[in-house]
Amino acid sequence: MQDQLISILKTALEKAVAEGQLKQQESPSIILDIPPQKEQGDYATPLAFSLAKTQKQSPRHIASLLVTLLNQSLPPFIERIEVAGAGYINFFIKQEAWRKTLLEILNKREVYGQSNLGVGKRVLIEFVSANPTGPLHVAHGRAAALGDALTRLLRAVGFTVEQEYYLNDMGTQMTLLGQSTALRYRKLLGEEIELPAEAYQGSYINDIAKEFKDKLPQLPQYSLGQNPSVALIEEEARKFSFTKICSMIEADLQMFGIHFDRWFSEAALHKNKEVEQAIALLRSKEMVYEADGATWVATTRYGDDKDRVILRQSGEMTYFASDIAYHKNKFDRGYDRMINIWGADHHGYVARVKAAVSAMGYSPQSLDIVIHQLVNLLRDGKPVRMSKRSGEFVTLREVIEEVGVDATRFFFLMRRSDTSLDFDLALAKSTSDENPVYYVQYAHARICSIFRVAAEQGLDIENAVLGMTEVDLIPLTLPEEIDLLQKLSFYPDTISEAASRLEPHRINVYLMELAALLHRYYFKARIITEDRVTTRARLGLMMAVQIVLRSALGLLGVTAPEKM
RNA sequence: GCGCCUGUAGCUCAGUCGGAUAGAGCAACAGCCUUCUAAGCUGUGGGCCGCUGGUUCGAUUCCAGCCGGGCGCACCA
Repeated sequence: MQDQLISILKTALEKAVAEGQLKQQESPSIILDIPPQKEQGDYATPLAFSLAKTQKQSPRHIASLLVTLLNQSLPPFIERIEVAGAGYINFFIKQEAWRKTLLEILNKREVYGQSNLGVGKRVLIEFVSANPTGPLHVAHGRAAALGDALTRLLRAVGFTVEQEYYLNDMGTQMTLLGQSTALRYRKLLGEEIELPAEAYQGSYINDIAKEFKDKLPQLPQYSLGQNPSVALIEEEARKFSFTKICSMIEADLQMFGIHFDRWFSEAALHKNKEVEQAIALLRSKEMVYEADGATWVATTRYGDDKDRVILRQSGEMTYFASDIAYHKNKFDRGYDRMINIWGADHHGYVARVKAAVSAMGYSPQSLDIVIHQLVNLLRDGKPVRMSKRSGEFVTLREVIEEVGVDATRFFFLMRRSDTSLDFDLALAKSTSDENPVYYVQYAHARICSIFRVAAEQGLDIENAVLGMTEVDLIPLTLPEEIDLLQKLSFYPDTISEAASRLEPHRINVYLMELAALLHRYYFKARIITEDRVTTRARLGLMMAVQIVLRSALGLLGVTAPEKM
C-alpha cells in the first residue's frame, strides 16, 4: 500500500516537471505519515513542504497542484485525496484496499511481512563472545537476545546469516583460570592456601575443582606413582576448566534457544599464523612502528584517539593483535556485511577496530558495531547487587530459571539497545497486566481460544478461511476492524525498518500495539455470531492477526502459546 | 580532562532521515465479568520533550555550548 502511494506520488512529480509546473530537481525522499486524526485520512505526506524551498512556491500551491495531477489517474483503491493544513496531502483509502491486505496475509501466512532486501547477501553476526572463565550473566543475556533477534530479522528480509561466537581461549585469563581451579583443587586435598584476590572466586570454580579431582588420577604421572608438578596441574586444570565452562556456556545458550553456527577460536588464529599475517599486512601499509620497546599500530591515522600496542615489551601479543587478525579473517571470508554486538563497556574499542580494518584496506562500512547499554537488574524496583569480583553475580541461567525464556527474551529486547535497561525480576515473572509479555501472548492465546470455541460449534476454521475472497470480507466495517487491518498492513514496513536499523525493539512496540487493538476489538464485538457471513469474515480477520502475532513473536524468539 | 551513550507525564519507555493538537504502559481515581479466557476492556487527570542559543516557513527531532546520569579512556582481559 505504502509503496503504491509513493510510486503514484513519484509519477505525479514527474508529470509536474514534464508539464513545466515544477522545476526539475533531485527526487526527494517521499515520507508517508499516519495523520493524527482519523478525519485527516489514512495516510499523509508532507512532500509539498520539502519541495517548497527549492521550487520557490508555497507548500499549499504545490500540494494542490500535485493533487490535481494525482486525481487525473486515481488508482482504484483510493477514495479521495485532499490538501490539508498548510500543505499536507492526505489520502483516504477505500475499505476494499484493507480487505486486499487481509487476503494477502491469509495467502502468504507465515511469510507475510518478509521481503527480499537482503537476498543474495551474506551476513556474519558475532555476539556474546564472553570470556570462557565463568557462566554467562545477565548482560550477556541481553547481547544473546539481541543477536538472535537481529539474526531472525535479517533472515526475514532475505539475508543469509551466520551466527558466530568468538572464543578468547588463550592468554592471561586462561592461565588464571587454570590457576584458580588448581588452587581450589589443592585446597580440596587439604593444603592451606589463601586464594589471591585476582583468582576467579565463583562457586562454579569449586564445582569444577571437585570434578577435576576425580579426573586427575588418570594422568600418566600418577599411574607411574609420581607427583605431578604444580605447573602440570595448572596446565591440566586450565584445559579441564575451559572445556567445562564452554559446555556450561553452550548449555545456557541452548536453554535460551540459541545455537551458534560457529565457535571461533582465538588460539587457532595464532596457530595458523593469521596474527602474524595481519601484522605483516599492516606493516606493508606502513602502519606499524616500534617505540618504547613495544610494537604499535598507528590507528590515529584512521581516527582513533591514540595509537595502540600490538606487541608488548614483554614480547607478548595484546588482545588487540588477535582482534585485528580476527577481523581480517572475517573480511577474507567474503561476507557482504559483518555485525558485532558489544556491551557498552567495550565501546571504547570501536574506533580502534574500525581503524585497523580501514588500515588493512577493508571497508569499515561493511562492519556494524551495535553497542548495547548495561542491564540494571531489579527486584520489586530495588537493585540486585552484583559484584563479579566476589563471584556473586546473577547468571543468565538463574534469570531464565526464575522468569522463563519468553519473558527474559522479551524484556531484553523491549528497549532500544543504546539505552540502559531496567530488568525487574518480579515484574517479568508477574502474570499481571503490568507485564507486557503476557499481554501480547494473551492476545494470541485469546484468538486460539476463539478458534477452539468455533470448532466446537462445528466451524472449520481452515475451510472457512480457505478460498476467501474480498466479497467475504465486506462485513468488516467496524472502526476497530479497520484499525486492526491498518496495523496489519504496517507489519512488512515494521520488519524492514527494524532490520535495516538493526532495532528489534520496534517489533516489541508493534506487538504491544497490535495486541492492544486485538483486546479492544474483542470487547467491542463478538467474533462468533448468529450471522454466518459476519462470523466468517471476523474469523478471517482473527486468523490474520494470529498469523502476524505469531510471526512477530517468532522474530523475537518468543513462543506464541495456544492457551494460557 | 577527553570520547561514546543518554535526559520526553510521578515511574518505565516509544516517537526523532525536521512537519498538523507529542504517544503507550504502570501508578492514582471512577467504572465493566449470566455472553468466544477479566493475564482483558472503558473513562478521568497528568507534559517549559534537561537548559540556552543557532539553522529553518516550521525544531522534541539537526548544530553548538552548558547541566545531570551511565560507560569507557592500559604495553588489562
